Amino acid sequence: MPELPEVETTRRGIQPHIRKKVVRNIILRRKNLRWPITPAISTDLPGETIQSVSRRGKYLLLGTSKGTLIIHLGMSGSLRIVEAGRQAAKHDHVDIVLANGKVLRYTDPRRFGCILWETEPIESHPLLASLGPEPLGDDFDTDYLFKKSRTRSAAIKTFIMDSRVVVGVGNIYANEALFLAGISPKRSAGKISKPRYAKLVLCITQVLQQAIDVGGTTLRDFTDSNGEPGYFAQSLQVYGRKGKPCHVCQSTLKEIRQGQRSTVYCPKCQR
DNA sequence: ACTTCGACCTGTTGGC
DNA sequence: TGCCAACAGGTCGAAG
Repeated sequence: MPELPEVETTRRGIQPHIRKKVVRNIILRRKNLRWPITPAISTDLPGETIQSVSRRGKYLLLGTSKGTLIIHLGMSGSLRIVEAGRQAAKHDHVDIVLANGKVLRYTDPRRFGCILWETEPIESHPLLASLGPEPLGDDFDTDYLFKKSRTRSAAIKTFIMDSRVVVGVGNIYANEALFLAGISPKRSAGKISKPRYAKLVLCITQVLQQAIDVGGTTLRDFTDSNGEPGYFAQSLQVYGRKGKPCHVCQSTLKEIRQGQRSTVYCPKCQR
């Protein structure tokens, strides 16, 4: 489910249904996700109005006058708008019931996600404090990435997936961006030239923006119960294509493991 | 300051 | 066909 484009798609999908709406009550069907779900949400949230629906990296932030609800979807999480009273399925762990009869429902089979309530200034929250810039924001540019990379010996793929470097570049788009930029995923981050970083920055922004744009079409039927995306699958160049021919040079795409994540690349196009 | 790796979970897939 | 190991869109936090 959640690469940055999907989280952003989720944000855009739920925002019109929950912003400026009043929370009636919370239904907790399970106490823990990755961490305990802050118990205080059951008493603090009812009566509050959701004022903002924003995103930092892959964290969704629901702002109220009392505090901020931090939601992460982990590997398998999703958020849906359903009608109040709708039967909950196996992995529907939390319902945020609104006064208007709608419910924001959190589902997460693997429970790698989290739901945390923060009443202190949100920027200083430990999970958010050391995050790098947004890939689609102004702070993410060639100079930044080049400078940041100079002291790093890690492979470029690992480097761009590090949330302290830049947020939101998950495994799929790290693979895709490196292919588009023609950079070998194994190359050491500190040994890549500035012009190549310029290209990489462009490719990262482009691939993420494109995916968000396509996600926009999924947006319309977001409230449908059966949300199968697969909308970006068509445009994937390397991810999930191990052993298949490169779309550019027909060479066989190779797969390796980097930091227990699979990397697929074209040995000829990526150097 | 940086890198590596185990851990957290369930559902699906691929190889035998 | 069936079983089991390996793997899956993330990322924290401990240890080196």
